[in-house]
Amino acid sequence: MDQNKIPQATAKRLPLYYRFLNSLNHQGKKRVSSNELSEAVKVDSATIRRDFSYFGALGKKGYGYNVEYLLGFFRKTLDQDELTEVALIGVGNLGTAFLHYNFLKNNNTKIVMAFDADPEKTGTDIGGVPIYHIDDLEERMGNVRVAILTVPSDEAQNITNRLADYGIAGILNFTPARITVPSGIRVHHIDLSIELQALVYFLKHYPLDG
Amino acid sequence: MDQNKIPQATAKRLPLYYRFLNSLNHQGKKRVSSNELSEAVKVDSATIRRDFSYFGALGKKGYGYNVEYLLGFFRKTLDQDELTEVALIGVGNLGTAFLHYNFLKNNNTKIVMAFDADPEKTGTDIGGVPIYHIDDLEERMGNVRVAILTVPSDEAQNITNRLADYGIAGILNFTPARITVPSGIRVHHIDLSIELQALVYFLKHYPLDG
DNA sequence: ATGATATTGTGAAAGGCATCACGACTTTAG
DNA sequence: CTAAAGTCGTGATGCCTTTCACAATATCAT
Ligand SMILES: NC(=O)c1ccc[n+]([C@@H]2O[C@H](COP(=O)([O-])OP(=O)(O)OC[C@H]3O[C@@H](n4cnc5c(N)ncnc54)[C@H](O)[C@@H]3O)[C@@H](O)[C@H]2O)c1
Ligand SMILES: NC(=O)c1ccc[n+]([C@@H]2O[C@H](COP(=O)([O-])OP(=O)(O)OC[C@H]3O[C@@H](n4cnc5c(N)ncnc54)[C@H](O)[C@@H]3O)[C@@H](O)[C@H]2O)c1
Repeated sequence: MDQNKIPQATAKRLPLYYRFLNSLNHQGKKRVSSNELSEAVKVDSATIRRDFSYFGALGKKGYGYNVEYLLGFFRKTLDQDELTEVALIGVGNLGTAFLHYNFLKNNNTKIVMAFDADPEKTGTDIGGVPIYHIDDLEERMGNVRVAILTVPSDEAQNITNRLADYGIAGILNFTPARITVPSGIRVHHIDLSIELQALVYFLKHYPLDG
Repeated sequence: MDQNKIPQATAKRLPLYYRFLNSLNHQGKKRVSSNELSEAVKVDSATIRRDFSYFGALGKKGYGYNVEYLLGFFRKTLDQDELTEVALIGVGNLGTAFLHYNFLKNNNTKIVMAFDADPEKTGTDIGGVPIYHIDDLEERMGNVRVAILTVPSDEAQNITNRLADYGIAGILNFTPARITVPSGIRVHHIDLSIELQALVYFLKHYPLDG
């Protein structure tokens, strides 16, 4: 994999850069400097230059970066022309919100199906995304290799095991459960309760702008 | 502030430890080792011991940690007996989900009021949390110093300015907008689109278990 | 053309964090 | 009481990331 040398921290910032470049492009802006970018995305300009430099010399000294060129470059790098299909498991409060949003605006990702255990929900659709019964998971998944997990936390490991058996590649886990997966499956945790508690903790213990 | 020496990475894990210790305590478990903790929360055991060591010697060699003692310690450290009131701005897809959930389960935080610009939503309540009109923000906020921001991204800076003028201390920002605040205000970004894109990027470019 | 100005790309330094590895100490079993 | 097993706390190490700071290079105005 040729991009293996790119630091993970850099990789996480790429979609952010892409989004802002896109917006600049729509505004008809032709050039941009690392300093302008820095103010907009709140990342130190040296970090931005370093990030870009992993991909080679994308800018011109004394000029900055050509928006269109940079955008095209990132489009390829981020596979923006390739659509990744995603399944959502658990159409509750959070799952419903995600289905309505569906990450279409600036993304190469799309939720194409959802699952729930509640017969009141299955058989319907939200924003065009069909909701199937969880019993039909294996039968319906097709080629989908990425899942968003928004089930109650006691169900999380259960569902995870089924996803793992099915051959899932990545899970975005919104439940507080710290799920166990066979190696080779990537899990990203987004634990919203912890995010809120961490904010509160930092407010109390790391005052001012530390 | 006496806990200023605690690394931020450690601070972010504290709520996770607390939650699991709480659950152990409910199960009646009296002792726990860094290795058991490690398996449950998926953090290296050395990291756990190091994290705990910032607070002094909390364990006993050859024995492990006393669950009740540790829990009591973290309860104080995390101010679990103190309730932090939070306001939510923007009762849409995401905001509604948060209001239903309300972070009550294991938390010292509570959403006590919400704001929206849509007259259809104001005047009602969700899960007991009243929804006020955004025009009444300053009038209603009272002592609330933490806000969750779930408005459309074009409104984000606007609302942020008002919150800043009012004297907000911290903002949990779910909009993709990179908001600007006066120094002294803490903003945590949770950019769900980016999280999903990052997962997909890692799947494609950082294969297997790297 | 030329000098003033702008901005990149990057070596080097610093910071922050995770992990190893082991001595010290406690418990447990016999 | 003694030996074996278990576990912590932490010095040392190395990795990853950010940031500084500046030479190199390009643009721009005249
Ligand atoms: N809503 C929030 O704001 C919020 C915040 C933080 C964390 N979370 C976490 O996100 C997860 C979902 O939260 P929520 O508020 O949407 O919960 P919810 O109860 O509203 O939704 C859960 C959904 O999962 C479905 N479900 C239950 N068992 C299932 C199974 N075996 N297979 C498929 N579907 C099943 C339920 O029918 C329900 O529709 C929970 O783990 C929660 O702790 C939610
Ligand atoms: N829903 C998701 O899954 C999701 C995912 C990623 C990011 N986001 C981001 O989260 C934010 C909210 O998303 P959503 O799907 O809930 O949007 P939404 O449109 O459903 O909700 C926005 C709410 O804000 C209200 N609002 C508009 N202007 C306001 C103002 N000036 N003051 C107060 N309230 C105002 C609207 O009336 C609406 O109720 C957006 O910025 C979106 O980009 C949402």
